[in-house]
This record gives sequence, structure tokens and C-alpha cells, in this order.
Amino acid sequence: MTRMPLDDMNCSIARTLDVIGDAWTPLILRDIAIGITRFDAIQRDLGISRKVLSERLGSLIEHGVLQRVPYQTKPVRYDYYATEKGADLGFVLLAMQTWGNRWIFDEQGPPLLLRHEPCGATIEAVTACSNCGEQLSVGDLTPLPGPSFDPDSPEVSAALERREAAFSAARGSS
Amino acid sequence: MTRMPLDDMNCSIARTLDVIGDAWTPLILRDIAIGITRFDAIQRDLGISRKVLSERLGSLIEHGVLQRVPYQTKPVRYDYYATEKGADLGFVLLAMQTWGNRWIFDEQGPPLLLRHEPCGATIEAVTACSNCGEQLSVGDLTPLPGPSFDPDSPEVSAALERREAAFSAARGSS
DNA sequence: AGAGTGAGTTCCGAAAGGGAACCTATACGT
DNA sequence: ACGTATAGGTTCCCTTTCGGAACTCACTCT
Repeated sequence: MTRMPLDDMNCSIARTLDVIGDAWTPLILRDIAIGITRFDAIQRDLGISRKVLSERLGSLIEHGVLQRVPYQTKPVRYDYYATEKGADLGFVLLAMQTWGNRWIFDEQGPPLLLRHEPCGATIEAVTACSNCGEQLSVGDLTPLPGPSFDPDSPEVSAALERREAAFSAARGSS
Repeated sequence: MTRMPLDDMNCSIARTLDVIGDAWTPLILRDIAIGITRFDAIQRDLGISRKVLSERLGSLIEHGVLQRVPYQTKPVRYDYYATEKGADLGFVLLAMQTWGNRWIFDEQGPPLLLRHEPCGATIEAVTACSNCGEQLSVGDLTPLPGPSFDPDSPEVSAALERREAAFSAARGSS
């Protein structure tokens, strides 16, 4: 059978992975974000096979993440640019870069730094709470069923209930 | 030949993808983060083949992202838990979830919500600047060569120079 | 006319993925 | 004692995908 269909899973992470869930796609998006926007340049930079690159670019266009913009006619040649939807995947790339900087390149220092133009500083990305603005810790987050929650997965439902029970107990005893 | 080696690329994103660069691994980490921590439970929940699940768990343990903790002897049975390194990948998952919520589940509303325990609100994750604290826009970031930058990729070097030139011009004319 | 560039497509063998069956160790019901 | 269930894998086979090299097409440049 073909690759497991992730596009019908009721999970935002799975649906995102349906778009960028392989080793090459994020690297292609990284190149385009940096400003490497042409087929041959991406192929040379990544060392990806031309076949796979062609397939991935096509899939990203289908998903509305990239658009192909001609930079010349006779013969037609293209730049690949991110759409708004694609540029927003930059936050996923940023999270990956931050993790790699911290856990792989900690000693040597990172290959790339980021300058935040508005404030001018060389910075890191941090994840914050949209409500209180505090920096998030992964452990401070409790998942709750949302509007399109699908209770068909007993594993997930059971895990959420265990969580809720544990937190209720913690609140009660404190 | 085997899968392209990403573990010698001089790029934090590539090195992160060497650990989680496939469709299943992030979903396995998601399950473990939610509290689905046992082999059979993960297998049932995701519908992943037992073979691939076994391989992925092994690889994640090798990478120091997961640890196997016995919850009974006779016979030995295990829970899989994230290490600190693994828990930190939660920010990558969070970024994926945020993207999926916005670009895939916008109309129906998200399958899962997140409660931020310290402030009690149902929140979204936002990415902020470690220096000024402002919410980041992807377009406000300029990549710069860092301590372990490898100038061997002419494509990357050229792209960084183009960027720098464009920004200098913008600053000069404003 | 011939070489070079840019963007793909085609073909082949190797590797990875999915599925089902099998194995091991133990507890539980009758 | 016997069959069944639970938990966590491993093995085998077959299909799909991937990597690499070669080939095509449409121009431009010398």
C-alpha cells in the first residue's frame, strides 16, 4: 500500500506532516527562505536528486505553500517563492533550528545566527503564551479536546482523562 | 545507497531532521507527550506498523530523545518517556500544531486546545524575540554566518550576500 | 556549429515502508 | 492443565519510494 494517509487524521500535527513530513521538504523550504529560489541552485545546495526535488516542489505548490514565478521567458525559467501559508511554516523551521542549535551545535556554536531587524540584535526564537506573554515550558501545557476533537481514539481520550485527573488532584491538594 | 546522510550537514535544521525527519517520528513524540507511552498503545493509536514503530523508538533512544522505563518486571514491560532533549522537541511539535490549527483546521476549529496552567487560559503558542520580546515575523529575520558557518556552499553564501546587500540598500535609502 | 545553462523527465537498482504472522513471557478463567 | 488474553517485539514478503545517472528540450553565447 502507498504511504499511510495522514491527510485524514484528526490532528493538526499529522496534517502539517502531510505537507512537510519528510527529510527534504523542510530543507527545500529553508533554502527558499534563505533566498535560494531556483531549481538547480536548490539541487546543488542540498545534493537532493532532481527527481525528488521536482516531486517535492510540485507537492508544495499543490498544497499552496509555494508559488512558481517566472523570472524570464524564452525559455521560461522560474523562481520558487513561499506563499503566506508557506512563509508561516518558517516558525516550524525556526523551532527546528533552535533545537539543533541547542542540542547539536551547542559547543561549536550555531552555523547560522539570526538578526532581528526591528531591534537589531542577534537573537534566538522563544515560544511564548499568547495570553500572558510568559515564555512557555512544555510541561505547563495541558491538551484539551477542541471544537473538532474526534473521540474515536480511545488512547487519546484515555490519556487526556489521566492528565485532567492528575491536574485536578494537584490543584486539590495544593 | 542508504538514505542521504543529513547528520554531517552543517545546518541545525538538517541535523534536527536527522532525528525527526520523517512522517512518523513527530507523531510518536506527540503521543508520548500527550501521555500515550506504551508500544501497543502508540501502535493502535497511530496505526503505524509494528516494525517501523520498533525501529523509530530504537532510533529515538539512540539519539537520546527517549528513554525506556520499566513499569513492571515479570515480564518486563516499558513506558517510553521523553528526556529533556526530547521534551525540548515539544516546541517543534507546538509550531507544527499551531500551523495546522491556522491553515488546515481554521474553519472547523482545532482538534486539540492547549491550556497554559500558570495563567489558566486556553492559548496559542507565539514565537517571540529573545532580546526585545516582541512577537517575531519571519520576514524580520536576517540569517548571518555563525561560529560554525561553513562557506563551502556557494549557494548559501551567495544568498546571504544578496540579503545583506538588499538590507544595506534599504537602510541607506531610508 | 558546438558548448553551456536551466529545468525537468525517465529508467534502473537499492532501500524503506506496510501488513500479517510468529515468538516469548506471564496472568487469568474454568 | 488448557486455552485465551496482554504486552512487546521480530521476521518475512511484497510494494512503494529514493538516489543517481542519463537524457530531453529550449534557448544563449562564442
